[in-house]
Amino acid sequence: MSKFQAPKGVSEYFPDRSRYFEFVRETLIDSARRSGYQLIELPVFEDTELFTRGVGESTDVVSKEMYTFEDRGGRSITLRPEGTAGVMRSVIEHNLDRGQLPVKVWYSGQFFRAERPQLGRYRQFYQVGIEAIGLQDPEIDAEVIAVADSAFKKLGLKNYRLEITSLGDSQTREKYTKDLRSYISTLDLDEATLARASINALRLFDDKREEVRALMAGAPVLMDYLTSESSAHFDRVKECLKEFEIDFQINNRMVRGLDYYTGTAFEFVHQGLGAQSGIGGGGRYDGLMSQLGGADLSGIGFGLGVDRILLACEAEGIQLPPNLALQLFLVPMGELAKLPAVKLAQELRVAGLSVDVAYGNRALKGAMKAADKSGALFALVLGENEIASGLAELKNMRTGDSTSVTLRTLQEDLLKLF
RNA sequence: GUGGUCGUAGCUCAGCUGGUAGAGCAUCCGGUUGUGGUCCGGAAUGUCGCGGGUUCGAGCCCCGUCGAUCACCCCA
Repeated sequence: MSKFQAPKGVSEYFPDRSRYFEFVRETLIDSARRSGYQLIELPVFEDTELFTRGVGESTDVVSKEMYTFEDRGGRSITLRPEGTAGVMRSVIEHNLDRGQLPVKVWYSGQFFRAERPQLGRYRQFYQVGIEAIGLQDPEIDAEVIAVADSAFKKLGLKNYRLEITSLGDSQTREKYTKDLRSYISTLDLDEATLARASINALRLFDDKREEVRALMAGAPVLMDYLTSESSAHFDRVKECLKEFEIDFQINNRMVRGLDYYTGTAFEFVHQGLGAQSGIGGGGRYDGLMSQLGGADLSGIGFGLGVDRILLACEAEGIQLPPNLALQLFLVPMGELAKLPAVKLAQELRVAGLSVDVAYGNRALKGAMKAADKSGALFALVLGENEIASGLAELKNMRTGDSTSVTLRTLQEDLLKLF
């Protein structure tokens, strides 16, 4: 065993599981592309203040989970704990919002939070996210939710549910929070719980203890405080989701970890992931952009946890589509065939085919086994006989049939097949 | 960050009240002068996470440490 180990709490993906990871990530991204979102590629570290101002000082993410360090120029730098603040920064910095609205972008990559690791909760985790900026229409809220939902359906996930709510505008929230706090102050709660409530009163709704849940049953409900505009917006979102045939559940006690959410908020929860059940979440943010020094534009987006979605797929026993990456596996027989084989492989690759070669001096049986393992669709043995005659057997690895081909026309023949 | 459980071959795990390691799968070779997936035979593989302690003797007991995992917390 090596003396080096991966740092605590990171997930790594290597063959063969990396193929599964890739499949999940690409499916998510594909769904975003299909709805007109374009890639925005951003740094994994930012000025610390971007997160303290954007995400909110009172959140756990900012107050105790950030990887913050000083760079050589004495700047305070933080590894991104979430994606939206960075996107806003870039949009403002490069005036992307000066053109046609909305700005629709997707991103993917690693995020960092210094938490105690658990299955599905990592210090470095992978997210795919989208943001649609500069549009108030409730239809775009539904679109964002639908991008995530259709990706999950494409993956074949079944045991998940979508929860939605509306958090209202900032004034509504203020008034509601005040009432909620005064309600909580009438309850008989221990000190730790009260401390939790003082940071974010909504969190008590999430408490795992039955007693606390029972006490909170009588608490005021945010939904009752919504202005008529907020209600109408939310109704329209729900209407759209129904039209899209996306099932959802209203959760008027949803707790979001980031301060900037207003209006529509949603969460995808998977059954069977233990305590870390959230596979994605997002919502609308009205004040974020102006707070970061940009125009007063609203936006909506989500972040999906690729690590957790992968776990969810595995939990549901979802099979990976067969590996179609390799089209041909070449098996040279004997020393004399080696150079012609690698030359042929290289020519075919340049022509656009995907080809691997059985290297090493393995017995034919071993080489064929390697061909099988590679997942290649075809195998071709190239020995002295083939080189002399210019004829070879092209074996279909799926069916086991082989057809006679001339080496001279192999390239065309293969290109015709794919 | 707090508490519990766990850490043995590449993987999944067995290993009795302490007597110096085993299975299945995977790998490699062969049964079939040059054709994989099944079957059969054979081979190779371990600082028993790491460091210390107790003991004649530690995979097993004790302490520390690293990691995973579960719950809390939090969330993707």
